[in-house]
Amino acid sequence: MRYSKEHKAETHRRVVEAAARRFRKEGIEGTGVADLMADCGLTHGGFYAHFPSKESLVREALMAASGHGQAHLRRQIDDARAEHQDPLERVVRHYLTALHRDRPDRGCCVAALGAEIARHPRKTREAFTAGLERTLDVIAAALPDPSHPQARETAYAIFSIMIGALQLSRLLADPKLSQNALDSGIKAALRLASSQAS
Amino acid sequence: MRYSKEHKAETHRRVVEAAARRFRKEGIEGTGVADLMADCGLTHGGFYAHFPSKESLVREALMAASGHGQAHLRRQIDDARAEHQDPLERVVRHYLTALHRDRPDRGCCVAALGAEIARHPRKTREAFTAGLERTLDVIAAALPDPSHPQARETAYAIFSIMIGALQLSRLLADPKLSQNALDSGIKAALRLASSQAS
DNA sequence: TGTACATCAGTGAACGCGCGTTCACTGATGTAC
DNA sequence: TGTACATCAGTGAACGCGCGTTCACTGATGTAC
Repeated sequence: MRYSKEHKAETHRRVVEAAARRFRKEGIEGTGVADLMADCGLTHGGFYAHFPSKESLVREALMAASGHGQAHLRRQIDDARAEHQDPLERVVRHYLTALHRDRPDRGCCVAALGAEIARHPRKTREAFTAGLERTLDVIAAALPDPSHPQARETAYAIFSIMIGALQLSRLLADPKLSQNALDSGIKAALRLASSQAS
Repeated sequence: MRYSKEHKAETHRRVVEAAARRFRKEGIEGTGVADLMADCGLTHGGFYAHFPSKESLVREALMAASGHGQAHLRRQIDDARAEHQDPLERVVRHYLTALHRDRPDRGCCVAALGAEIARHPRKTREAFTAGLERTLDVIAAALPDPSHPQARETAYAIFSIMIGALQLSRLLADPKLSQNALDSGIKAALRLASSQAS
């Protein structure tokens, strides 16, 4: 073979990571196969040695981004616990920041691509649903009482607030209003978490 | 002139309404100028007698959809008040329904297009920001105590939940999980509204 | 150990297609006489 | 009142462009002898 054994797998991985970033920044439809290959220093023709179609890459990229997001959340939760701080507060405060608002390419793929994914084929949505469930698991685990019978319900609501507030903050052209969206999201999410505990 | 005085204005209006529907259903990027004109029984060439560019139509369509959304909310609030029911509960329960989830073309343009609009030129986002502010006004007016110092903040949080929960429900391929997203959104939004009142 | 060959990740031209936009044209109707 | 003309919303061919996908080819390297 022309390249070492791991070479192809490594290139594949790089294309998936480039896609995960570009898709979140410019949308799935707004990202061309040629752009992605160029990001990896390759030409567009080689794409089909790695993926049967763009849609197949979409699935892989979404699952990768979703997995990274969950790992990121888990790390924050572990860190907060090690420092004897509220893990949910850590998660929510990190999610609803100006940095996250301004760097969608590094951030949550649900907030960046939710509406667009909803228009994709069922197979793609089903793959993504699995990732969403795991994200909800992680958020539920960060609640004050994760074994509370309504923990999952609260996790849904908190994740909804996080997604909605981040999107509002990205939409509002006025910096002050944009910050209001972030701040009120943090406050409300924490209020929901503590009102479940009591 | 070939057509009566109001004819052009009427065609213009029809194209804007068709755009508002198609954009929400298939995305802005996913909708072609030719599709929109065909929806109105016209050919694509005439488009530029009405709009200087597609982006200009995007602005008009978003403002129209935003305006309709606010009028719709106000109607629900008035109806609920006339029936001595909680106006906020009426609004939230109507927003987070399976019908709204399954018909994005008739529904909230923030939930359907938020992430995509965030990638559009500043001018478009500024026009849309004005609409968002009016929507927040309407939601704040539906709160148990609209003159509460934190009424606006609560309105942000409730609107965030509405947007986030609707998008989650559209993403989740499993009908049961999708319904959970709607239900937990309703419950949390109402809890936020009542906890502000107390 | 040295040579001939097979492999296959990556190249780049080409495919049909749809996009936003332009433009010369049409033809029904309002207006001027 | 009847006729000639000007207007302009709408038509449809054409523009350059980028898209996803295909394909004949390249050439460095692993493998067989």
